[in-house]
Amino acid sequence: MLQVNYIRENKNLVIQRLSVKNFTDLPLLDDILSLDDQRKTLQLQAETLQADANTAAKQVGDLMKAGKRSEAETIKASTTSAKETIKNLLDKITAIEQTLQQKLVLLPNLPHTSVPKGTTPDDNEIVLSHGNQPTLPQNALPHWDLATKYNLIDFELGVKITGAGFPVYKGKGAKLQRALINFFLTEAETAGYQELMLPLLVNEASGFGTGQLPDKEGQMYFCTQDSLYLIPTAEVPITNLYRDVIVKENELPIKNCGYTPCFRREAGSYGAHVRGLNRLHQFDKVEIVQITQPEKSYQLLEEMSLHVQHLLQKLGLQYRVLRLCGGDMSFASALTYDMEVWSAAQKRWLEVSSVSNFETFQSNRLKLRYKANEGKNPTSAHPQRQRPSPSTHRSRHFRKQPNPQRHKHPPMPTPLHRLHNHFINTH
RNA sequence: GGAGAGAUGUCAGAGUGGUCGAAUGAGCCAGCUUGGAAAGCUGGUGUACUGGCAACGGUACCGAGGGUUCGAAUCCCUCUUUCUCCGCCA
Repeated sequence: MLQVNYIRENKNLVIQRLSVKNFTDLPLLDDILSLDDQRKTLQLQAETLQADANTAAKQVGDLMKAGKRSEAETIKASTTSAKETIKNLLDKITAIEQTLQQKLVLLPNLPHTSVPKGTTPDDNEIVLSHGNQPTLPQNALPHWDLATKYNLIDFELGVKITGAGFPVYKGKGAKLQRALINFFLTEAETAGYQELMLPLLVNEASGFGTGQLPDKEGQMYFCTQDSLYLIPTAEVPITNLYRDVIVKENELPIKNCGYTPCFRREAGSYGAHVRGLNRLHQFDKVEIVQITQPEKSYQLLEEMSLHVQHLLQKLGLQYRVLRLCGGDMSFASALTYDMEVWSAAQKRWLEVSSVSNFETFQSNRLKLRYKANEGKNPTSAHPQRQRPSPSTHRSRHFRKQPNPQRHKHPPMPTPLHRLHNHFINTH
C-alpha cells in the first residue's frame, strides 16, 4: 500500500512509475488525494468540537464540585447538541476513510527504476544465464511419465482421495521431496535464517495483512466453520508475524525461513501447462524472508538472488535469471527476479524461484515499522546512519521532534522493507 | 463444551465516573559525579492522525468493538484471548 502523503508530495513521479506497470487510472489518484483532503477538513472540525466538549465537561466537573449546580446544568445542555454534530462528523470520516482505503489498495507498488516497461513475459529482461542446456536422448520422458514409470508420484491416487492437483508422493518420490525441503532449509539456516514452523491456516486479518484479501479470496481454500483460510504461501503467516509491530533497529535484518505446504484453488487454470507437477492445488515450498531498512534492501535483494543461484548450482541445474517487466511482476513488488530452469522434456523455461523487494508496500499495510537505536552511537553526527532513504520516505520524519530541547533526533518508527523469495521445489 | 478469574505503557504493577496519557518501581537514554566504572543524584523515555514557518498546540488510544453519561481505564453489552477447575477426546 502506498502512503497518501507520498502520493501527494510525489504525484508526477508516482504517475510516471505506475505507467511502467501499465497502470493508467489517473482519476483514481485524484480521488485519493481529494478524499484525504475531505478527511482532514472533517477531522479538524470534529476535533475542534471535541476539544470544546472536553473543556466543557471539565467545567461541569469543577462547577459540580463547587456546588454551582445550575451553571453546570446550563453547560450540560449546550454540549448535548455538539455531541450529535461530532458523532455525525465521525461517521462521515469513517466512511471516507473506508472509501480511501478501498481505493488506496487498488494502487500497485511503484516499480524500481531498473524495471523494464512491458506487458508480457516476453518483455522480461534476461539478467544472466548459467550452464548449458542439457541434451536428452530421443526416448527421454517428461516428469509425469517418469514419476509413473518409477512409482515416484501417483496422480490418480491423489484424485481418488482428494481431487486433481493433489499428488501422492511414494517411496523415492516422497524421499526426494523431503530431501529437497531439508536441503533448502539447511542452506537457509547456514545463510542465517531462523527456521519457523507455521500454522497452515490463517484468519481473515492475516489475509488482509498480506493483501490476499479481498482480491484473491477466490484463490484460497476457506474453512467456513471457523472462518480460516488455508495458506497459499508461507509468506502469509511469516509476514503477518510482524503485523502491527515496531521492531528495534538493532534487530534488523530479520531473517526468517520456513517450509510449508501451500494451497491454491487455481481457479481458471487448464491445459497442458497444468500437467504433472506444473500447477498443483497443494505443493511444497520453502520461503525465505528478510525485513530490513530501506537503504539496505536492494543490496540484500542481490544477496538473496545469489543465495538462490547458489542452491541451483549445488543442485547442478542450468538456469537463467530474469528481471520481470512492469506488466509481469506482481502487484506488491517493486523489483522481482525470477529464476527459471530449462525443462528439456517440456521444452520450456519453468519458474522455480522468485525473489522480490516489496519496499515499504507491505509494511505500510501491515503497520510494520522500526525504531532507530537511540543513543547507541551518540558521537555520530549524521543521523542518516540508519535513516530511510529520501526517495521512499518523507522528510517530515525529520521535522517531527517532540522533544526539541535535545539536539538528537528522536527515534521515529519507519516502514520496513520486506523481501521474500520462494522455491517451488517440486520440479 | 461448562464454570470462574484476568487482559493497563518496554516490563512489573496501582488506579473512589471528573484533577488519568495514566501513580509507583524496574529497565532504557542523557547529564552530573569518577582516572574509569558501579552506586548515587537530576532530567528524559509510547503510538497514530492533525493545526502551525516555528514555538507550541489539538484529537484518539488502558485486549477489540458497541453502549450509558456533560464526562469512562473505571459502569453495561458483545467478541477475542490468557489462566484455573470440570467434562470430552486423538
